[in-house]
Order: sequence, then structure tokens, then C-alpha cells
Amino acid sequence: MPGSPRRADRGPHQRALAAKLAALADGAPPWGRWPSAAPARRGLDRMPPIDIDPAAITGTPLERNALMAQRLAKVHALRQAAAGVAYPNDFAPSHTAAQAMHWFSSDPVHLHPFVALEQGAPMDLERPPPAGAPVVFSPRVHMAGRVLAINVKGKVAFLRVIDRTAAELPGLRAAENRARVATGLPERDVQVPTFQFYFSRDDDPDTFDRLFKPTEGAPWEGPLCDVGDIVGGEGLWFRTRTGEQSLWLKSAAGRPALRILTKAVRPLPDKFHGLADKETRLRQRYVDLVMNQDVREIFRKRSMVLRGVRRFLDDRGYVEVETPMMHTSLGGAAARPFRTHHNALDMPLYLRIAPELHLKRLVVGGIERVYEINRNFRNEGLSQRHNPEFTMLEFYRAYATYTDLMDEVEALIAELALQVCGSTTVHWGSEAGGTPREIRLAAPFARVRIADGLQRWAGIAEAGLGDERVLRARAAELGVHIDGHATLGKVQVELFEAVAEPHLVQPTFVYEYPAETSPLARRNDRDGGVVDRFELFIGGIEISNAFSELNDPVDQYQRFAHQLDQRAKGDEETMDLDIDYVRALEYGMPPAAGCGIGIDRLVMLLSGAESIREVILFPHMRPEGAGGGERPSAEPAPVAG
RNA sequence: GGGCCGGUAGCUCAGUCGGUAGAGCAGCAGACUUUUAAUCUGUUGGUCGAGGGUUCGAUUCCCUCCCGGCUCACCA
Repeated sequence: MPGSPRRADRGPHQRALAAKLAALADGAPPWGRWPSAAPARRGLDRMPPIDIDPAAITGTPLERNALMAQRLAKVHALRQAAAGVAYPNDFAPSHTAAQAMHWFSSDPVHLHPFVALEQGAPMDLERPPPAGAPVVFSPRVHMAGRVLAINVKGKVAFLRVIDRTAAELPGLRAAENRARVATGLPERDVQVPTFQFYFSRDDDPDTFDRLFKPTEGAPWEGPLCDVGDIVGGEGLWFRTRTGEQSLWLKSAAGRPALRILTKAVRPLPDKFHGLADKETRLRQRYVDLVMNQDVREIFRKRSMVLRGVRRFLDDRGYVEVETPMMHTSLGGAAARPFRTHHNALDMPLYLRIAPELHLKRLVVGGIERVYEINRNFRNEGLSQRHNPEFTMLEFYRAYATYTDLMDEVEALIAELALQVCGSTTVHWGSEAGGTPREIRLAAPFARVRIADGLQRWAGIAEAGLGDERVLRARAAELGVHIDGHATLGKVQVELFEAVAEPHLVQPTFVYEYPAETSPLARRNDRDGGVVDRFELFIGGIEISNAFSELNDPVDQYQRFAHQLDQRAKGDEETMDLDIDYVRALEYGMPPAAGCGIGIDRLVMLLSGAESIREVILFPHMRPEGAGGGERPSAEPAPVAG
């Protein structure tokens, strides 16, 4: 149904816009006046991929989108106006929003609206400040950021702008609010991540009109500035009538008061509802970060967690190392791997499932306290708690036992909670009713043996703990699925985790694991059937796994051999026999204990995120448009015409 | 992989018991010199995820497929 007739009644502006866009689509230059003659109505009816300036944007996949076509035309207009430079890089901000705001927040005098005068400048006798208004001398301030809202009100415009200090502004505003209330002023909304540009047309009429008003005869006759653009402005810091600290844009030395530094040719999502679609949020994380402040906050906290972990361990004499991510044999954990291939050597490689065996080689070598924070890769299902690649901290400490590490982990987590959340009490997850759980991360944490948990939560009598048939029968009663290949120890652990995890909301060390499920852990001196190992559960999920290390090379060799037996019986998650690791142990590894902590999960806990994908910037997703479907190809859009 | 729910304008969402769709925001235009989700007025914009079937007619009903969310199972 080409040429739909219902468009015939569009008004003069729409006709002009259609003509404008049609001209662009035909490759005609976008400058010049709108044609007065009735244009051919085709631009908006069948908009081809638009390529306004092939030299600048060839190769960019552009969509059939009138909004983008307009903005590309604005880019062209900007280029015309700036001697060919549409994306300048000569603007140097002098202040961030936080710096500028901090500058005036502490002084009660400045809490009231005032007139700003440029430092060193003579009083403008033609425009003297109103009688009684306080006058403050401001330095010339240059600030930049992304425009999140434009509010043009007659001959004055307000821009909400966000810069890298967005996360600090609520804190500054809160402090300012306290001072305001103390001086009898009304409170203001604190949770505002943006700062404000104030632009009065009187201060730079040309720039004002070009950016915010339609201008007949200009290369693009509409306003050039849109929400999403990255702008730089200069002027004086002051406080508006309503008490909002703002940059009062004023031109100087012939420079425009406000410049578009980067034109956003793709529009941002709805300024109020923001970006809600979960898929788009994760795939286009850059938009998510622009629109959603809580997302920025999560990753700020993640950075703080990593910094805090490093500081904690560095202060205790640990050395940070990096060990290979590509392994020739599987070890250090029970998991299925990703496989890859080295072409020149023509050999298979695995992405590592754990760094453990390399780190303990370093302990053999005399790095008695060592840690690594890096990615592990496990070829298993995805879930709220699992991403194929995840960040793991592992640290090893000679002359220490797993109970020593319990103390160390308690101290680490409590300290991180204080640094990141300001409290050892955090709120995380939701119970059935939807209320967040309060989790107390102050030491000491509860400690519970596997055997105790089985008795308490699965109702197994003490006599039945060692009887695989009893355990399997109880598991079946409880509806807990247990793998048919599982041996006694594995049945114990699986049943325990199934029944106990709901009870492990507050931090709890679970310990005394069966030896057969822990081929790298040291046997308990009194009971050789269990190993000196713990897992730390918080919020019902496993955060950490640690044990006293097995340093008896003969025992280690036999445990590897047992793993191979298990594999022969069908267990897919067994370790390879790492003969070089045994050789290392033969040289002698000091008694030691080691610990792994899932950083992603720890960040979830400390940031309140319920899904691991919320705390990973780019979580694994299927490739966009995988398997059929009509997706824009990655090839350059054909030039129109 | 199984189950449940979903895909409608650039964004957030309504709606159509089968007769080719609406709102708010964004855009365009008008008014407005201290707003802050500004307001008021007018207006543009849609292959209703893709393909096939039934039908005079499908965005709606049926089938298949694609994509996503939640969830179960393995795993940290």
C-alpha cells in the first residue's frame, strides 16, 4: 500500500520537514532554505537508509528512523558552522559537578540565591545586581557532560547535565540540605544525579537561538541541541532563585557560552521511565549506565570491593599474581570446561576452571602468601547465580589452617561491608513475601558441620549419616534429586546443600566435608574420612570455599587416581592427573590453607543485586540476532540515491 | 533441555471477543526570562517479532519458527 493517502493532510511544518528529509535522502545537501514550492511527498513515506555525509559516517549501520535522520542533519549543520569540525575535542572542563557543588555547599551564606560576578571583572553598571541580592565572585567555570533533559522556557533554558561525579551529588546535596534546614530554608530533593546549566538568551543570543530555537535560514532550521548530546559550557557558578546550584552560561572572548561537543545521533530512552527492557539494558549497557544511576552505583561498589580486597590482602603481606587462563589439563575444581585450540602448537587447551594448582605451585616456590583475582570459566548452565565466566579471588597462606582462614574471611567480609555499605548489616534478596533479608556480616559467623546439618535439617539419625541407602531414601522423600553416580560423600554434600541452604541466610561456615569430594584438601587428623574444609554460605548461596591444603604428594597422587576412577564410572566433573603438580608437592609445600571467594556473588551481596548479571558489566548473552530473524547487517548501509 | 509469561511508535506502555491501532515522553511548530518529570496549544511518526494457514478481510484465530524474561534441573 504505497503512498498512503492519509498523509495528505499534514500541516505546513510537517510538509517542510518531509521535504527536507526527502532532499537528504536523495543525497542533496541539507543546507539552504526549505523549499517554498510544494515538495514531492516521499521522504517519510519510504525513507531509505540515510547517509548524509558519506565521508563521515559510511560504515555506520543506520536505521530507518526519522529522529536519527534529523539528528544527522544537525551534525551536518554543526560541521558547517564549525569549519568542518562536528566533533571537537578542544574543550577542557575546569570543574566536575561535585567540585563545583562542593565549592559552595559548606557556606550558609551561599545557600541563598545570589548574583555571581566574574572574579576581577568590573561591576556592569548597565546591569547592576538587584538591591539587596548578595553578590559572589565566581571564577570562570568550564563544565561538560551529557544532557539528560532540556527545558526551554521562553528566553531562558535549563539543561540537566550528568558527569562522572553523578554518584557523589546526592551526598553533597544531602549535606547541603542539612545546612539549608538549619537556616530555615525548605528541603530539596536530594536524589538528583544531574547538575544544571542555566542559559539566558541575553548572555549569548546567537548560541541560544542556534541550539534551542528554530532559526530560519540556518543549515538546519530547528534547534540543534537534543537530549543525549554531550555539551561543554562556560560561565559563572551561582544559585538560582529556587536555590539550585547552577552554571550560569556566559560567553567570553568570542567563545560561545555552550557548545555541542558530541552530537548524539541516536535518541536516549524516555527520560522518566528510562530503559526498562532487561535485554536491552544488558546488551546496551552503555545506555543502561547513562539512564540508571543504581547501575552506576553497583559498579562503583564493585570497584570498591576489588580495591578493598586488594588492600586487605596487601596489608597482610599477600602478593598478587596472575597465572594462566589457558590450561592444558583440568584441575582445581569440579566443573566442565570450555575447550579451545592452539593453532601453531596444534593442541587442545581449556579455559581454566580454577587457578588453584598454579597458585599452590607458587607456595611451593616460596611465595608464602599469594593471591589472584581473575576470571574462571565453567561450561555450565546460566542462572541468577551463575555466569559462564566469573571473577574469583583465591588466596593461599602458608603455616595456616582452614580455621585461620575462617577468621580472615570474617574480617575481610566485615571490613568490605563497612567500606562499601558503611555498615556490617546489609539488606539483600527477597523472601517469599518480597521483603529484603537483613544480613549481619559482623564477625563471628556461625559454624556448622555437614553431619550436624544433616541431622538437624534433613532429620537423619546419627547412625544413618554414613549409610548411603538411608541418605538416598531421605533425599527421595524430600524430593531432592541426587545423581546416580554419586558416592556416599557426594550424596551427603548434595543432600546437605539441598536441605540446609534455606537456613544459611546469615553467614555460616559449613565444615568437615567428606574427603572424596575434596581431592585437593588435607585430611582431618582425627578422622581421615573428612577433610579440613569449609564453605561459607550467605543469603543461602555459597560465597566461599576453603581448606587446609593437602601437601602429601603420595596422598595427592592417590586422590588424583581416584578422580580418574570416578571419571571412568561416568562422573564428568573430575580432575585430570596433574603430574607436574604432584612433582611440585614432592619438593615440599609448606603447610598451608587456601580460600576462594566468588567476587561477583560478594558484590551481589554488598550491592543488593539479586542477579549475577546485574553485577557483571557485560554478562554472557546469545549474540544479537542469533539464528535467523531479520537483523540489520553489519555491512555499511548503501548510500541513498 | 522442560514449564510459564512476553515481543505493538525512538523509549515506557494501553488496545483490538477478526474490519490495517492509541496515550505519555522524545521529535516538529507556537506561547512563556529561574525551571527542575516545567506548563499550555497544535502536530509528525507504526510491515502490531518472522513465516505459513483459515477468512471477503489477520496486529487479533491456528501452526511453525526466532528472540527475550521468569522458573526447574547441573554448577560457584
